[in-house]
Amino acid sequence: MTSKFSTFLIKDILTGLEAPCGNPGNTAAEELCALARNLRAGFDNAIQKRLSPGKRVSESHRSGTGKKEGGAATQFREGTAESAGMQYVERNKRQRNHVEAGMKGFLHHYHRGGETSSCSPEESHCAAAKKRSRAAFSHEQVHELERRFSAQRYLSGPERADLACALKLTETQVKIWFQNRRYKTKRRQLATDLAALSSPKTVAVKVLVRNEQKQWIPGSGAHLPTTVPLYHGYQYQQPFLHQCYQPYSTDRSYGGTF
DNA sequence: ATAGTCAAAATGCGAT
DNA sequence: ATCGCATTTTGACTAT
Repeated sequence: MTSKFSTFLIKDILTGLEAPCGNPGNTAAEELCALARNLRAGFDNAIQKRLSPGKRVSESHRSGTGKKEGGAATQFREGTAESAGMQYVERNKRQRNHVEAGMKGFLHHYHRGGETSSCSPEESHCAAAKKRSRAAFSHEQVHELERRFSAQRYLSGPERADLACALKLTETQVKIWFQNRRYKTKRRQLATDLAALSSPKTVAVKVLVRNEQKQWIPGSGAHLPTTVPLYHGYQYQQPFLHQCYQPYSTDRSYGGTF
């Protein structure tokens, strides 16, 4: 097996994976390519910053002020392999050292839905605070959310309400956190699978024999499904992937007219 | 002091 | 109403 990737940079790997996208009719491949493109877009931001500092794919507007005014807010950061940022893990660990256990309540400056508000309507500064604010959940809050997520990826309405109450968060915040967390898990799983898929491997190929005849001959151009099991982590979300990337079986007879 | 960087909270949108 | 997904925006932090 020869690799079509010029380097082992994730950027190159993802670029290479776009190559077979022009294969109409193969919906699974198209889906995979679309996912890869999306993932690559995310990678680009992270990677380009390393390759050519100061040049970003999509630079969002930044206020440039108001830093560190958040006080004791905590950000519980996880390992970030998904963004080619393993080198940042150590730094993130250092950042976590800033955790203040008894933080004076999480920051919740405003919430569009008005479920909760940290200030009364008569406070004039709230009216001026059109700018959206982002709460930084405490270590304890995130830890409990993570613990709950590891147990169940979806919450019912009452479960969400209970958890929100226990964590002193709004139901919307809990809901959004779970949504973001599921998406994050999916992206991470995709990155892992893509890395596995792109790594050169020696694969033992069984020759399929039926009625004393080979059903697949190397070099014949016949399609040989990949032996790499993709998306096992969230097959329930993408059933088509489960079908299309099921490990090839050679130890049983075929049901169709092969 | 501030520009750069990152993860993640929040938002928008289409689908169910 | 809630979901997945993509994107935007922000707070926290580092580097210069």
